[in-house]
Amino acid sequence: MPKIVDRDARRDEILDAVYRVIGRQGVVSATTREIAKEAGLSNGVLAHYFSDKEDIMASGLRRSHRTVGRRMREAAQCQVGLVALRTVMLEALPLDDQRILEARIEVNFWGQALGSPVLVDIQHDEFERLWDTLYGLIQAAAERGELRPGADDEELTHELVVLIDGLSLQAVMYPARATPTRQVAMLDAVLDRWASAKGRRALPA
Amino acid sequence: MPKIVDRDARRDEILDAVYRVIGRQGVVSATTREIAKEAGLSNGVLAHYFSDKEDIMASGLRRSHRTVGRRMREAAQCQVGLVALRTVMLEALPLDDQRILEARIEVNFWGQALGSPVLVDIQHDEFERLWDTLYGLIQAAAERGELRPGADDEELTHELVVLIDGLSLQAVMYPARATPTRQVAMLDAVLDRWASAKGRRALPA
Amino acid sequence: MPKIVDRDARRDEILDAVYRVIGRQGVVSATTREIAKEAGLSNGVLAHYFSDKEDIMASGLRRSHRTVGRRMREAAQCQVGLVALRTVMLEALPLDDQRILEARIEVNFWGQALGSPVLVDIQHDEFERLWDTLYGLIQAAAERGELRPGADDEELTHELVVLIDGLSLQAVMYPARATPTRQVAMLDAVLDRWASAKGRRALPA
Amino acid sequence: MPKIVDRDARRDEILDAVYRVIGRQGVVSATTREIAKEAGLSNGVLAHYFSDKEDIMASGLRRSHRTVGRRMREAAQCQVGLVALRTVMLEALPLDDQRILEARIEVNFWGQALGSPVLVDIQHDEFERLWDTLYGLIQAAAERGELRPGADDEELTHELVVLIDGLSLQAVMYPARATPTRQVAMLDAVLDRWASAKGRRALPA
DNA sequence: CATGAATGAGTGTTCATTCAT
DNA sequence: TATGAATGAACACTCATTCAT
Repeated sequence: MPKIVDRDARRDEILDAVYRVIGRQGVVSATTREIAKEAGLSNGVLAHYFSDKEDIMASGLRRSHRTVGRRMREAAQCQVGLVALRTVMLEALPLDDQRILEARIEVNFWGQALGSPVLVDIQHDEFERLWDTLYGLIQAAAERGELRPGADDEELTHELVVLIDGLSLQAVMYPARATPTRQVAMLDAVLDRWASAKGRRALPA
Repeated sequence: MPKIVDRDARRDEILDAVYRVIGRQGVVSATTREIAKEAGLSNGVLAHYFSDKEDIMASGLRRSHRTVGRRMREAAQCQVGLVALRTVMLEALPLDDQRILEARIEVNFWGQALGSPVLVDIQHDEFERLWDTLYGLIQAAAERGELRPGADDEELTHELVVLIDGLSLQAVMYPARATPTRQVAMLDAVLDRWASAKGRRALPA
Repeated sequence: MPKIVDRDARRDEILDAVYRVIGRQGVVSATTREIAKEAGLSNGVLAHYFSDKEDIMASGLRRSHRTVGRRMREAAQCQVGLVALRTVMLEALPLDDQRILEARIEVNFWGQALGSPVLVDIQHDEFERLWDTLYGLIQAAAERGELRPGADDEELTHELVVLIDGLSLQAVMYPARATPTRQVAMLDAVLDRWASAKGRRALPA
Repeated sequence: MPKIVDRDARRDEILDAVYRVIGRQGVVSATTREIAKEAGLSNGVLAHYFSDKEDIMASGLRRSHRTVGRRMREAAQCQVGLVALRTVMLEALPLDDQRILEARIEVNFWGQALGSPVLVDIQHDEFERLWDTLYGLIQAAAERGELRPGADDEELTHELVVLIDGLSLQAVMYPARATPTRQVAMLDAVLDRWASAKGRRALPA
């Protein structure tokens, strides 16, 4: 009579431990033993849920992306146009401790990805998804006439992506500088620059 | 008479090897053996020029910063105001292969720094220097009346810093997207937004 | 169910290997690899049972002391006075192969201790314990009137300690000279010199 | 025209450095680099004066023995009998800082010798010489009628040797316990036990 | 002779991984 | 499934030694 274990739940517990360790000590210190200890599990149990360490890391990165992606979608559910875009962006920026932790994870993975084809693929996939999400919202806003004529959807998308990455790093490395107020101001400056008169009226003052 | 060796030159050779290894395979693969092999030296030589690996890495990071800093200063030597600021920013952005490599180094170190007090200190120092450089140029531009009234020097500085970091990551991770054209366009958009009429006349169309 | 391993037993096995290696080749050759090989284990196992090499060495030294100390106490259990003291000393002297090996270990550690605060502390602790044991037995003998009047307990203790150390070295370095017969003769000479008439009657002819 | 260098003088300088390093930090820290640095010389010079490290150590040990031996012979030059023996012994015991340092060197070498046939041979040679010196003095004293009838020359010699080794270790490891007073008292106790009435009159009260 | 740069084997240690229980 | 003992390659680092200058 096999013990019933919810594999996905257990995997999530382990990935939670991965986040805690990385958030606290950095990827360099995220050894399998440290992860297992943090999860309150034995050494060997990781092998039951992940094929190897790269799998753990890749799963962690993927789940982190999924979490952020879901939150972004949920946040904008009942909103449209530039307002929806702004709401989504507010979810993507490191505005509170939880999201600063997520940004820490992300920054830690950047360096890892530069040495691992698997991780870089995941990063690319995620980037595509983020890009598509933002691009879709921008197109929708454009169709609603909230963007100024001649606005380049791709360029705006790229500006937002750069803003997320740049602010993520700043928030992680120099938390004192990247205050929420300043982050929102920067976001609004970008949006304002691209918005039509109608779009500006939709956005908060 | 002993064999004459220029210690600083040899240190630089080793650091060059560090850059090549990190640029090619990522920090994770930048072991002391790999670095020595890349430099065409034996294992033990590193000990003659660096106290330990942390010293190698810290020296590499510092030299990378120095290189970029020197290039920025030299580039803007005979220029003033917003034009000087723009020139400096063009040196800081990953617009060609050399600077994309530098950005790779930088991104690789970000993750390392999150687990190493020494590296994080170096990063902070460098950030201060970059900040001061940009801030000084912005103030100079403001005094020349090239910034629009009410411009917040600090906020502009921060926007530029975020732009550099965000574009560095993009250029490293998704080189196809962060084209030089687009990068320059984003820079000019930021400058344009803060420039006064006089400032706009000074900047290139 | 995990493989059941008696950690203390395994630690002891490893320390046995340490003794064999040191006894055969000296501390200098007692590398972690050599110890592991001698124990029939792989390189990495040592990390399961000891925090580092200093821990291995310190544990080895401590266990050696414990073994000798226990044997000394057990040997004198049903004896009193100078007879008990003599019995205890006979356990401390390198009179057979087992105890010559122990002396080898000890001599090897002397030099190590001169360069290691941890080991020197252990040596000091052990010395205190040995001193106290002997001193206690001497006082007891004195109370029984087995020491000649005016005997200095401290001085006698010191003489016995010096005898143990001096004979340990001799037995290790020049085994042919420090024969058991001669060792016992030297011990008895010391005891005889301090014994009262009553004490002499108690001691073996 | 080759530079004139007194090879022996230079060798002695290096060996002095060896003593200082060992005396200060123990054999374990006596690396060739450390020795060269201590001697104020460059790395490579050692190769001109010694064939390898074992040669350095062996030479150091030999010279240490020679020094002590010469001092012992000189001290007893105009003396005879038990008095001469006592004088010689006083030179062999660690009664002042200089000789405690020599004892440190000696103790450090003991452990090394247990792993090195070369060193152990040197130790044996030295032991023979010390033995012969003491044995000769004892025989001379016996011939002068200063030893009690039935005294065993060999046994007395051995007792003195054990005393030297035991006290050397004590003085090095627990300097507070092995005071000069106590050392001399122990020596005199041994001599007194073996002396005839005539011998006792010759010795100092 | 003297220098000190260079070598490379060897050290202690860490760690992802495997596997008997 | 779960355990944790065991493995062995890889790591950073040390050091006696060699050798061109």
